[in-house]
Amino acid sequence: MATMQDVARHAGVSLSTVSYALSGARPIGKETRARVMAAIEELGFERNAAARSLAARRSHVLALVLPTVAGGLSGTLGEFAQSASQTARDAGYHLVIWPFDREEHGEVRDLVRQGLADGVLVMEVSLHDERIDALLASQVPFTMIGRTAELDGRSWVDIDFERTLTDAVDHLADLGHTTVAFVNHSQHSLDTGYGPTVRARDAFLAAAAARGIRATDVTSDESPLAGRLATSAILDERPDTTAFVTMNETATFGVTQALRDRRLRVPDDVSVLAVVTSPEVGAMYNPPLTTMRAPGHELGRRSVEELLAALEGTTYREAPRLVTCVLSPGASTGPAPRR
Amino acid sequence: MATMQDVARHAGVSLSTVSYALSGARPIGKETRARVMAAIEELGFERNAAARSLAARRSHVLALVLPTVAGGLSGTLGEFAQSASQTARDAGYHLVIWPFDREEHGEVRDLVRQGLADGVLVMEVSLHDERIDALLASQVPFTMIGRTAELDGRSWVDIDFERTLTDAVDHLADLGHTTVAFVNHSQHSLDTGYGPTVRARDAFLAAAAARGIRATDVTSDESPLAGRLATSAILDERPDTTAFVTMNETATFGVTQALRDRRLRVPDDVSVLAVVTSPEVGAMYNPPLTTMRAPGHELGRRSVEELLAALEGTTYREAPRLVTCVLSPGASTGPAPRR
DNA sequence: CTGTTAGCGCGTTCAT
DNA sequence: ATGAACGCGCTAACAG
Repeated sequence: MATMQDVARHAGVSLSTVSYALSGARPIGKETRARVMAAIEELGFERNAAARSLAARRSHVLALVLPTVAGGLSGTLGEFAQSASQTARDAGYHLVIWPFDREEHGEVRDLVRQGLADGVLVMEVSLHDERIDALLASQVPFTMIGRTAELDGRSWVDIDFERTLTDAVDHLADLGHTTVAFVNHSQHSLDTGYGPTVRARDAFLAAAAARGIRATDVTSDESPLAGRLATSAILDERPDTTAFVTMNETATFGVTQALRDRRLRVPDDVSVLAVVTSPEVGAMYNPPLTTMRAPGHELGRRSVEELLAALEGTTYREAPRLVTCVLSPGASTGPAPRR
Repeated sequence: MATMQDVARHAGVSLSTVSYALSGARPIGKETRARVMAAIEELGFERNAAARSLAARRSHVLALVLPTVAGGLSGTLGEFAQSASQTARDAGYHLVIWPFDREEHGEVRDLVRQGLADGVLVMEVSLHDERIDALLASQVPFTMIGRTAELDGRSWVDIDFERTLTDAVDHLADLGHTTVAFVNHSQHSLDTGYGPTVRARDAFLAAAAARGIRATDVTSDESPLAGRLATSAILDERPDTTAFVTMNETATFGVTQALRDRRLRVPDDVSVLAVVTSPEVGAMYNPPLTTMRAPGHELGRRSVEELLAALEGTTYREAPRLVTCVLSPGASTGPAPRR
């Protein structure tokens, strides 16, 4: 591979001129710049990333870390990654996805301490997250997708669960439903203080109270079977339930199975509204689910903006940290049945 | 951050001793090594990745590139990534996922030319893949997950579609089915020569012929609606069809919908066997699908082994490049119905 | 077994 | 507007 020195010789200029022509950090004559660019083209020159990082003390890499890509990527991760990647690129950075188990706090922190990345985007943040503690202790720049309980001095963006669940309840209340159930993430996630689980439950209950609706909330493991059992239990206890809000992509498959088991038609007998998911996932059902779409793109863009602001100290344009899920009409919600 | 020079001073040894103690590239006295390690611990030293890459001319990074993480839900990617990541780590490398659109051939190649990565794992390879051409032209080390038509001098691992589809057909034939349909990936993927689509179709038809089975094969876009229409068309044309093999995770949701529309019970009236997917996805159906599990873990491990062999020139232990999907019993296949 | 030293390729400060 | 030169922190070749 050609080096910058090669380019300089080839163009008949000094090494630093090439460097400046590339970075734009100081003005270069039109004529000179053209010669430099021609030489670069001709030699197929590419700046060496290691040398760049070493001299500039920054890697221009942003690491998106998330616990085992396995679980549910659901397409939302894809949207997020694409948008984050694009935003990073526009700013001269690379966005890479770095698989880590939740326990590997040290490794995540060391990514930056070793100079492999300049900053970290952390997904699946819980209210008390050891990874965040490790990052803070080492003064590693980061942005959370989600929120710890403590927010002071921390950069974050998140889904507006309060607003989303309120909108969900309103949607159903407006359709005349008066007894509504909520199928949430797992009990474990609630116990360990996973933000979305906690916030969504609280918001659901508050919104139901505000609209004078009878509310049941249950947790469910991330499996169709668990969702089915949970739904069955709800129907046993509250046979007058006419609508379900679900925030558990995998369990929702079990919810509709349970309804079908009982010969309950969707949406004639029971409405189903799946929140924090996507219409694409909703389309896997028959009838297609009405959903409230997770704002993957928006979160991707905003989180990178936040991180870059922290990194470059500057260029900070105030923007909302909370992003709402919007209703995407399907065919699984309808008026409450006459009783 | 402390540098290696700091560590050396602190331990009262030379810089190179620290370097060698860390790399193990030459023997170090037990006593000396202990002092070095203590100093490292004490100073919280971490080797600077950029300096390491620059001096050693290798980044110790392997890039897994795949077109927009969006597409597949499957969890197979997750399994793959986890296994690949672990294998890489054991060899002193980092495995990172680098999102790229399929059109960005140059960018993928430049990853290595800029020294951001030492080699590339390419997913979703088609029979004639421009990304591979670009990598070859620049002599960038790579391993394909999947196969181009031409294989000479290329490193690859892949699912054994021939074997998988043969096993699928045998499973159904053994259950007495004599008219079987195959729901494949999209027509577009077939037209553009996507390996899995082409190989699976050919293998399905060959296996059916071998067992004297009437076979129908159709393509379907990756959506439940498309799967539903495709299934409906098959049933119109071949009402005697008693079993479906599907290799299209999203469309399979539509397949079962179409069967339900026609009051066909699974597996009593019609069997469904979903191949190259996972039991977890199969569990989203009622009854749970019998599947042939995509060997994500195995592919992840093997692909990194292949790439490392190419990279380090040595340590090559011969191992199979083709990995088979194994049957995971569910409740969606059963004996062919009496007619 | 340990020490000394020459780069790796580029960003950046200082001159001019 | 351009050039010269120093150093980022480390690996590896050479010397002992």
